[in-house]
Amino acid sequence: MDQSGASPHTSQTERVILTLREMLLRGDFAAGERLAELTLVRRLTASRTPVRLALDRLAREGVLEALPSGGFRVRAFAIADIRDAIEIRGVLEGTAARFAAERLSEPDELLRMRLCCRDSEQLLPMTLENFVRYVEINDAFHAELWRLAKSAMLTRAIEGLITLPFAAPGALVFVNPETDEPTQLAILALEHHRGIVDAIANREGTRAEALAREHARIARRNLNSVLTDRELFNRIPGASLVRLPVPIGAL
Amino acid sequence: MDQSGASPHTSQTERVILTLREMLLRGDFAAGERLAELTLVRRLTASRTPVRLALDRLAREGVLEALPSGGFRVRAFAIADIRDAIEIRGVLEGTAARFAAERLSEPDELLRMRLCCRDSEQLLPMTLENFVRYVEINDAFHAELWRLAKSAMLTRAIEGLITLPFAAPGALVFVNPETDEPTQLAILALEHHRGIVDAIANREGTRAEALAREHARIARRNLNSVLTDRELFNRIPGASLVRLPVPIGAL
DNA sequence: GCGGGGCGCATTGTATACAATCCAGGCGTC
DNA sequence: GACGCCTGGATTGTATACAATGCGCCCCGC
Repeated sequence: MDQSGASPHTSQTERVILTLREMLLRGDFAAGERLAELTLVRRLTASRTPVRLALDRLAREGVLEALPSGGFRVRAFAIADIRDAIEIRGVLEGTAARFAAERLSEPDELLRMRLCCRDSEQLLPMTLENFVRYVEINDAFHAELWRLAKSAMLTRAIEGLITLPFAAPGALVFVNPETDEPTQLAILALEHHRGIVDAIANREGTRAEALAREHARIARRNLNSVLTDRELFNRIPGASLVRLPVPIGAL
Repeated sequence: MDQSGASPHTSQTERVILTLREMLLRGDFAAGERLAELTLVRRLTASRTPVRLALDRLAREGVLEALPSGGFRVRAFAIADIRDAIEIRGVLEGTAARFAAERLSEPDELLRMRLCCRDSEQLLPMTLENFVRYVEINDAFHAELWRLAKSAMLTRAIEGLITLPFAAPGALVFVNPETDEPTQLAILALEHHRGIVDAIANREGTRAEALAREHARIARRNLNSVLTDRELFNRIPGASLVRLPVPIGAL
């Protein structure tokens, strides 16, 4: 019936999950705050059943944690958690790159990745309005890498990790747009992307893995950069879930 | 009240999850079979609410999959999925070993791992009655490795993977006990364990990572071994969820 | 005989009532 | 004055009733 494509299944549960996740990432609740079901029932205009399911689901995603005596609270992350999540993504994407190299059956499979490289090259030097498009292309490149690994298990592991908002490939592209940092980073990222494609094409698994790992370090560096400016920091998805040991800028 | 320790929280949901998981791994349902809520309600003597929660949870664990039109069915795995899961565990445990090496603060932290090595050495040559104890020690070693990585994110990723029954460290120790295979494997595993501890102690991150990866290959080899004998194969946790392309033994 | 449409059943999604549990505050006693 | 018990409220866990939706079967028409 509703095949319009906009909302494939407008179930209450789905709606509550999406809304609640958004609220959490936007910072509507404080880190560590306990969430009472009835409160959410009122705010989300749904019954307890879908709210309950949504809470359970978000707990598995990692943004909530279940309390031993029942109920849930907003999870609090440390900066170190973000760093680790990024590094682990690097490890998993490294494995994806290696798998892709080992399992490549014909060169044409790399077509889409090459297209991503060419398209992102066209966006240089990086401007503010190019940024949205750049993030799209970047996401597409990574998705394609995961696909070429040809491993449902690996895809699952990666997806399980990037449910954490700040762990996704495009989560930390927000660098200071008033400097030439964006252009520099895009040049580096493009070089990595090209190297990964080249390594896969030549079936150089180890090189592909090393490059993909190093590639994730860009996000890590961006994190450091972003930590110097509260304005920038707050643009990270899920920034409100991060407990800062010291105020930003005091580093 | 119920602080006896046997069952910390005898909630219906918990009970249903445990029972249903066990039923699935034991093979009470065929791979690909659709599970109707009401059937489970009758078989598990619980209401639909906890059954529903349990289904949702097992779907996230990976042994069930949600159908687009609602409901769930038993997931079917291929041998390649098991291989991949083991390899990914190797990658993640490799990262754990590297983290442990990089983050070691004092030598004493390795005490428990060393004890595991010594204890498993005592069990050589491997006999049938030693096997249970060996699996325990092996599990303890791996749990300790995860702990020493000091990364909640990494622990989460590993735990998310080994919810798949056949991906756990101790899942494929079942080799033919009538040969000297068990002893040989235990000797190899012990050597790996010692090497990992040594590498961590010396803060040799790369070596620790490589060894932990190679260590997981033992499980992979066991898988090949187990694939020659249906009797053995069926002892793998979740064996009934695996779709075999050809009958076992015909390789 | 075959295809399409409609009706009925089975199954899932949602809401709500009820039960159990936990927590906090206050009162009584030692 | 402090400790402990008890009671009341709030909150979560469970059961079940009701609504909606999809699915298959059967009948009718061509």
